[in-house]
Amino acid sequence: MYVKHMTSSGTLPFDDNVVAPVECGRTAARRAQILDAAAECFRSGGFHGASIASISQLAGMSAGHIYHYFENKEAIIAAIVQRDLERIVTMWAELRASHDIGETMVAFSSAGVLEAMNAPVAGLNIEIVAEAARNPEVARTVRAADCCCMASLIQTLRTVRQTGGKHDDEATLVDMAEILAAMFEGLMVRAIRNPMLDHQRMAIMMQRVMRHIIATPDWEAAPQEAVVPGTT
Amino acid sequence: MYVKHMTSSGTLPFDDNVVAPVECGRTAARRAQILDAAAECFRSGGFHGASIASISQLAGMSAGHIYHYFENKEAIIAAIVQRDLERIVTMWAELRASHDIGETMVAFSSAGVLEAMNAPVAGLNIEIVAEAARNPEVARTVRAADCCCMASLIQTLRTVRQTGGKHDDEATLVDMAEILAAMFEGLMVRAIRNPMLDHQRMAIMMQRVMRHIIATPDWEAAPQEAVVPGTT
DNA sequence: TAACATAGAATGAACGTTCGATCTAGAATA
DNA sequence: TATTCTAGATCGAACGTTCATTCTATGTTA
Repeated sequence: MYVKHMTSSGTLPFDDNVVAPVECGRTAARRAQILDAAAECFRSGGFHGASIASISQLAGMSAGHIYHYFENKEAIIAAIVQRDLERIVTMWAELRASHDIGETMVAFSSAGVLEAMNAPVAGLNIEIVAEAARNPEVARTVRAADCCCMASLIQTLRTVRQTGGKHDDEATLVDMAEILAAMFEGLMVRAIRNPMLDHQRMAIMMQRVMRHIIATPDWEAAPQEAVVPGTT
Repeated sequence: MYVKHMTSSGTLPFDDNVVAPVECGRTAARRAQILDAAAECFRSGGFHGASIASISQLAGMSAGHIYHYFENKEAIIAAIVQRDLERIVTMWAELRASHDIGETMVAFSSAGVLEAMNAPVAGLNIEIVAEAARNPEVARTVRAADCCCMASLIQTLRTVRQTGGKHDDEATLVDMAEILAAMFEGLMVRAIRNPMLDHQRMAIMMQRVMRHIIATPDWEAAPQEAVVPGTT
């Protein structure tokens, strides 16, 4: 018998047949223990390269016991993805709660870049994106989280720009957000492709781009007559 | 017996025990056939999710026969990576041979973005980066190619900037190149995370960023007093 | 005929998963 | 308090499957 998928809020919602609340805490801890081990294994071997045996070994329990907590390997992958994305969505919520959002965002972007360029973090994130490119269920989870984060970013940009007396239409704000997101996610890829890359310098670069986007008077005024080659 | 790793220039270099030149053509064609099938399988299942059986089926030959052309699965992965990266390096060489490098680069960037954001292309590229994050040999190949491309990009930027009468130190040129690379690679990730994203708009954005980098009078004059939070 | 191309069965290892047995700690009972 | 009961936690062996790889036999071509 396995534990049904539960909310990741940490504490289970009340249930009729709960016997001892302490059991819930233990179950959650065990699940977290498995997820920690799995994240490490996935990092070093990829989702399909990591075996249940290796995960169970790192988690300090038998292979069979894993199936008390997760239906199958797919469910572990899904849970890892979910947990990771929820962390980011939570961080966005915190950021939006701050006052002086503009400066907070600039400061956060630096810390975020340094965090994201850390090799293991970048590795797992890229692994998740790669899995999303082929696993529809993971894709759905990833896209839902992305939607959430991008909405936050767009809202933040709108606030900051309006505070600065600039007026942009919706599509422009989306463009700004996508550019920032691309730079941020691109830096993870760069960290893997070029390990010599100076992370601090890139963090400063990210801040500069962010300030530039916030400060540019009329974003759409830039040359529009770009050469777009036809697609085949 | 398997065919030793060979240069992917298409034609084999002369060798003492070459019997019939026509064999080389057939062998090369067979290898390409396997690589095409493998690329497709890797795209849909990942490097470790794709089986030799599925690759052989798509290539229209028996599983065992694959081992006439490749030592093992790892070698197929390596060859895929190599072929893909060589394509990019070749493209860079072509670009640098053009006159009016600046405008060519701006135009290329657009075409490049549209190509890179194409779902299967982005998927395979991300897969390669993910593999590089954990497979040291793939990492070496990826980094060598990256080095090559970045050197080209830096050289191109130097030429363009000097032509425009701007003078930058080496570190600044590296920064510019890394930002462009991050944006470019980030857009691949964005295409996966957000399939609703308008590729054409992003291509235009890419051009705008590129023009901005080319045209900015003094890149280092921008605010340097950025807030860099301490890392733990 | 000699050398190579190809298929397909065979092999052993590794995998995800299942399952019955054992352990443990707390509840119930005497 | 001492004993029994019980349900969940945990293990480790076993299963069937799939995998990468090897081997053998049979075409095919020059």
